[in-house]
Amino acid sequence: MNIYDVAREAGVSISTVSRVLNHRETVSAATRAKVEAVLARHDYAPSAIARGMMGKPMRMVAVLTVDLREPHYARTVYTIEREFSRRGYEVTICNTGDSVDETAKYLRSMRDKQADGFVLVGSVFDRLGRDGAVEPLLRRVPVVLANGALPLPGAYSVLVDDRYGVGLAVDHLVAQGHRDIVYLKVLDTDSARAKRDGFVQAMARHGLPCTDAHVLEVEKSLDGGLAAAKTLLEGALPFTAVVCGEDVAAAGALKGFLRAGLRVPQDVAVIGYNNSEYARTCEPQLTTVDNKPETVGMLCVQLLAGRIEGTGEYPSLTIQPELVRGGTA
Amino acid sequence: MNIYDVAREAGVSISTVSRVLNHRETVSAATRAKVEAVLARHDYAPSAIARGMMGKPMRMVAVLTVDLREPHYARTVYTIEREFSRRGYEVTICNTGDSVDETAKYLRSMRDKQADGFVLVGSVFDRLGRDGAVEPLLRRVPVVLANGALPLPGAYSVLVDDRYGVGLAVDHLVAQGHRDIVYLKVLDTDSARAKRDGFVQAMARHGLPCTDAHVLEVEKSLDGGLAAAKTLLEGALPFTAVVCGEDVAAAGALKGFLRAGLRVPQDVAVIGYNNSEYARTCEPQLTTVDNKPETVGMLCVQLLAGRIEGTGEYPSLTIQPELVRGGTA
DNA sequence: CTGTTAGCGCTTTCAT
DNA sequence: ATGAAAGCGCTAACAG
Repeated sequence: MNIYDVAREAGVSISTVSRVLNHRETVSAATRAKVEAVLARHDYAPSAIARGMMGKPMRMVAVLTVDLREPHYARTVYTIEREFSRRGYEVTICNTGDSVDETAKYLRSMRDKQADGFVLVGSVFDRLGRDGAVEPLLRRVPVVLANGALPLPGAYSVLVDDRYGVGLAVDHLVAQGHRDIVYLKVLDTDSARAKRDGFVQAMARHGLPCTDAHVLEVEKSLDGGLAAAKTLLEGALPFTAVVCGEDVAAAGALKGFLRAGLRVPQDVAVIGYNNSEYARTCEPQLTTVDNKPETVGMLCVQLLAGRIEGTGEYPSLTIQPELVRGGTA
Repeated sequence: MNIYDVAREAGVSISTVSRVLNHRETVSAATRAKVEAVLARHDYAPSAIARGMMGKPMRMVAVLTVDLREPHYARTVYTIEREFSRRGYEVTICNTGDSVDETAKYLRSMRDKQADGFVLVGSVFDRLGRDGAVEPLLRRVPVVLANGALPLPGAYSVLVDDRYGVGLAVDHLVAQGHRDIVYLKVLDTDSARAKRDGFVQAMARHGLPCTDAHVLEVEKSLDGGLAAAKTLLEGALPFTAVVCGEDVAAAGALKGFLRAGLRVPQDVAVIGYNNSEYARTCEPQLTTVDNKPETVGMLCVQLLAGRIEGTGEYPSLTIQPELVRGGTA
């Protein structure tokens, strides 16, 4: 069933049907009623593809992420989808995997399908800016990055001040009398480095010892944290508290300390990052930093919708995380 | 830059360009080289939209899910995306939310965009069959459901034998000498009911007491499990073990027992379901049932790709879950 | 082997 | 207020 069929059945021309479809006011009430009756009878929906061929905006955005299984990304993406959907956009979510090529593939295909904008979720996308093949794809379409930045004219960002976030964790520990604090660094994205810097700076601010040995690189997993706990317990470095860049690894470290018979937080305090369900699953519940993926998602939508619709011209934004007290620090 | 521009620049007709683009063999090597040079020079990519207008298969599938934040769905969807992507398909993921209308909206839009097939992840989609508006959308496109079923001719399923899975949990507990076992039922999907039935049947098989009081309905959250533990501890029903339909709630129950000073598994055993990261986060690690979302995802892809490409004609499949021993039972 | 031409289903001037 | 006709960028007969 296409626009010609509708026109024939309603006894009008296709232009008239098109006018009705697009809510143009230049159609007589009688004609409009006739056409709408046919439309309804057949539950007709115009072909999005044919519309796309006319270069019309599709009221569609694409959200790209590296790994949907990561709960923090999932929460961000979910919020973005719900909010754009509420605003009448269609949202397609792409899982790009870790490769720039695949990301480019998805970006290109979405651009070809006339996506009105992109949201890139995760600081892993930062490196896209360095890739010559990707840049032209992003030039003509508005782009917003959640927790990342891209040195391109049309690319805006919603950032979380992770440096500040880890600072909060250190401040809290210091307020409780801790002096020997260790940081577990997870991954090596911009965000991970910002967190590490936040740790180093906070320690300096408090005049506390912070050598290279105070920062451990750990894998992003329970086992990564578990291994870190083991390393620390066997090592010579004195410590009474651990801050970790990701809840999962913090949960692993907590596990390691508990298994070694330490009491948490009395013998050692632990603070995670993300305020995830992992943090709440731990017993005692993990003290953690809330970096508010839902807020980030909402702001991404506001920014991107504003640019697409040509309304509000927001700049990039940075939000402040908050400490959430559990029972581990 | 379109096919006409390329044709002009290469000094050939658009058909020739189209032939090169589609790897037809009926082009002389010289012409082909000329055209490919132009293609490469401009990094030309044909418009997917225009191709779509010709009704060509787009080598695109859509994966729908109700809530991406649910880790079990996320794992399934992730696997499906990676595998289809590896096979050269483009995958668009849709988060439909809980409403049939929105699901219909996404299905329609994907059908309009010539999606070659659908994967519906989650037993929540079962009710789509009952909706007259959705059925026609699913009729002409191959559909595979992960962990769900639809009474439609073209709709195939990959199911997990959840009844059997919960049976495994009960068998394990009975082997350890437990007789008073309680089941925590989460949600009310087909899958949730199958699990509950599996519990009731296993209890009957072992000749153990199983009244209505032995099945508690709990919310799908840590707090749901926590509340259930409280109810059980305050109630009169004797119990030495708890089986729960979802790891999250099982983790909550475990938390509740530990906080009440019970030793797990000595005083009370706990078994969850999903073999999720939640289960591993618990200390002791939760004994749980692995329902293998990655396997389910892979099989979905095999089924759907088989139907789309007209190769293998697989029937619906059911896989068997496995018990994964942690430290709680 | 290559070019010409007729659509695909829609929107959009331009007439009437 | 309505209709006729020209595309949008591509593929697929059909000719040569």
